Amino acid sequence: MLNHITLMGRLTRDPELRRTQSGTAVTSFTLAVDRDFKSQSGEKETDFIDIVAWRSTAEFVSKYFSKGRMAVVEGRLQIRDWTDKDGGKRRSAEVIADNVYFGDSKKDDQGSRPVSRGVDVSASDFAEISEEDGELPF
Amino acid sequence: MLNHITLMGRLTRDPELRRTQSGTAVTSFTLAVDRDFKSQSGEKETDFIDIVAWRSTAEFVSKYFSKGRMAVVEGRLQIRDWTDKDGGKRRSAEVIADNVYFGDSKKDDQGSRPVSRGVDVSASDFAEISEEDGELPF
Amino acid sequence: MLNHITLMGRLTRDPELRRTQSGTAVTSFTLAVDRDFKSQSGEKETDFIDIVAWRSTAEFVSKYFSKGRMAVVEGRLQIRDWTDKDGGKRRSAEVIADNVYFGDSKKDDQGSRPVSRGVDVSASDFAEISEEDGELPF
Amino acid sequence: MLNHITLMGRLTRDPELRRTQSGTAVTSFTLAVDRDFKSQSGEKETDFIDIVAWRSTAEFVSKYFSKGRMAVVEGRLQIRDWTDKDGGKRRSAEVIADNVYFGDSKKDDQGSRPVSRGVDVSASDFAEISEEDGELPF
DNA sequence: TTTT
DNA sequence: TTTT
Repeated sequence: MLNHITLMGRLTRDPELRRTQSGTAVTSFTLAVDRDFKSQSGEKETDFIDIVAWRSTAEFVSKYFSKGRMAVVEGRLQIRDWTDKDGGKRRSAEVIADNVYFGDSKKDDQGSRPVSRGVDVSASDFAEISEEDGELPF
Repeated sequence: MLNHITLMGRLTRDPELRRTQSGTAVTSFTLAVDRDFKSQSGEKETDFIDIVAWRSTAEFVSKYFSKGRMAVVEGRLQIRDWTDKDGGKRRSAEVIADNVYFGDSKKDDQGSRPVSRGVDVSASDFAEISEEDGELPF
Repeated sequence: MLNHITLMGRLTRDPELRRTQSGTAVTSFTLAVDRDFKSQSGEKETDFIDIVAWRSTAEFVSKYFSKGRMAVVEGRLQIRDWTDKDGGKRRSAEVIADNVYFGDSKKDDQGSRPVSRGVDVSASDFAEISEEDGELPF
Repeated sequence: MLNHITLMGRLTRDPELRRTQSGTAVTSFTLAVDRDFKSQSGEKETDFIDIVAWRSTAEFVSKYFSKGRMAVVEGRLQIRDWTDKDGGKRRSAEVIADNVYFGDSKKDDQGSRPVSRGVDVSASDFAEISEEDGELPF
């Protein structure tokens, strides 16, 4: 049945490429999607939406996207029930991504990508990157 | 930010119209949205997706939709964090409906609607209801 | 690039199944999509949107849809430039359908389908066709 | 009826803000939307899709978008029939934009915007404009 | 007709 | 938890 969602938002962390036992590529990440209105307290509200991508889409995302980048995601909403370690019933909502597009320009995060890829960085490097992030124009 | 979802599925129960303290109409229901593929065990898989509608959309849905009817819903996916009665952190995914359309034809549930509304109807009552239906502006 | 459209409307005629020289199935039809508002003159306004479907989608549509049926179409908008027989430059907009769903119920057009296929049918033929319909896998 | 399209592409020219006789703001522009596949000849294919925006969306677009910028557009597909100056029947497809989002980052077209606005600017003017941009609420 |  |  028809189930199609389009989202635009920023990745809250670097996506990690994993593989199933049979070797299928899969990655998951969270998109911070701002609501257009502010709450009564005047605060910006944001939905943190979990995304899962498989196969070539997973490889594309984990290769070219990193924390803070804006992404446009097309996919399908799935609801998954599971049991937590205390035996509690839990429910997750995930968007299974069919297509992921860049929502900003590459230059923005030049230099940040290698770091975000798990390279050993010192605190001072990190501070620099934070400042650079502060200059993002949105 | 862009956040748009379109779903098609059947209501799992009758929607109930409620009102906030300030009198705003609101209704919630669940849509059973079949996945297009079957699981390895050969079973059909279905996502049960919670929908919330406000104001005139809430009134429209609670008036004309009932359990089992097929609906097409356009809206926005929101994630809501809350605490359950045991103090556990919970997360809900809800689609806030902007528009809801019929996805099947009125005749389908002839007879079921009055019952689902809790009204005891006879065949003659039923004719009346049909006429009333004929006045829907679409 | 992202290009996704979802439409709901009625077929203005029966879709005809055709084949390319290489045998690929293709069908085209027009969807009458009402606008939600009326014009100043109070008339209903309708967009007549051309749809093209290929391969299994074409076969599905031409087999199960007919004039007057409500359909939900997911696809991609394409613009095609061509030259008319007088040498005039023309531009067409077509939605290339990825998925087509029923937007009403089968019973609605019982009896209309055989006629709309241009076949002269008697009541007994009609019963057969109804049985055939009963075998649809959804 | 359901009629929702989401597009991503580049503006082929600067949008011009116009006004109806009654003063309503309106702008139109064309989005170049690449298809994901290449034609048999190996050439990239692109759909040039006409967009119309009204009121505050028109003002937003004409203020902040210019030729070459990537945009994400949500809207509705409308078909308009009209007669050309030779009396020929013509048909246009237009997307009436509800929402328009940036699909790339501001820095990309720094320098092109002031020019594209037809304003004669010096380097110092440009600095001012940058500051003003910094106050955009997104 | 856009752009990387 | 829906339905054919």
